[in-house]
Amino acid sequence: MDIRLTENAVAFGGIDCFDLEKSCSCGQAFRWRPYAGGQLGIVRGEAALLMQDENGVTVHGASPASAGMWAHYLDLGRDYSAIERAVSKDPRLAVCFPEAHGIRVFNQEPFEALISFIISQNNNIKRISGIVERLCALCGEPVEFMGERLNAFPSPERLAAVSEDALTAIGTGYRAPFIKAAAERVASGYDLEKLRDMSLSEARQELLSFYGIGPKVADCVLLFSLQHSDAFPIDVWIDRAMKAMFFEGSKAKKAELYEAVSSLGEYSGIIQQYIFQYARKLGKDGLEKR
DNA sequence: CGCCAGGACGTTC
DNA sequence: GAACGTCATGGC
Repeated sequence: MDIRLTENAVAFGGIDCFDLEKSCSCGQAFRWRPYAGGQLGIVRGEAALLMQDENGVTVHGASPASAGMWAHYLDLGRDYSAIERAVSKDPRLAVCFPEAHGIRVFNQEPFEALISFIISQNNNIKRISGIVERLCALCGEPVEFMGERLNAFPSPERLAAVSEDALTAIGTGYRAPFIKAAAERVASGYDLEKLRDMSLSEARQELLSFYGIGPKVADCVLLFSLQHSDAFPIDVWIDRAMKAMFFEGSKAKKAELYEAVSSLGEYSGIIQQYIFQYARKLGKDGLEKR
């Protein structure tokens, strides 16, 4: 990978296996939106327009000082071609391509992932994005960028200060008390970063102690923000797809499913995202009769 | 209109 | 410990 710095942009070159549009829209992050042929969004309070061409990915709006932050967010330090190569060797998994080719698992800000995936439960991606956007408009720090008004994802303190009624009013439904409780806990000192260095099972156990966070959301937070690349969120799509891919559509027991998951190794979470993309593209019917 | 969604909680068996 | 019903909301 090479980096070219200018005053108001950071350009990353020499990256393979990166489909920007796909990575931004695959359901791992909810705040990117298509804009002028690229993706407009805001990470850790820094607004940016991401553009991809044959030379690589350029982060417009990024200062030289934030180059490292963006490289980390985009997970540019990981060798995805090695992962895709390994996945392609397993005929059960290889079906995920070409749909999943180029997906990178971003390293989101942990508090944003925590709240976003609480909102995600029993919900669809389109509506999740809308709710998260309204949440940011409600209490996130406003930022002017390219004539657009964006809002940073709210800090724990600002979100904790919002009433439960206000959270319900933006469409969070029955999840409002979960959001409130999580924001208050983090605002009053709970350090999400400590989960980064814990074992997967210890970190899971920690997150399960949050009111409204179960196994699926816990694994999403660990995979999408805390670099636990072997966390494996199982939602209805993954459940359907795993049964189709590993058990020929028959109903597998939970233990058998978990066994299949652990056989996928230390990057199982990334493979999970490939499977998720494949499953959504194929659809429910496509998975059942493939 | 009914079914579904990046599920978790409370209750009951 | 597994199997239910319930939860709020809008996309399709």
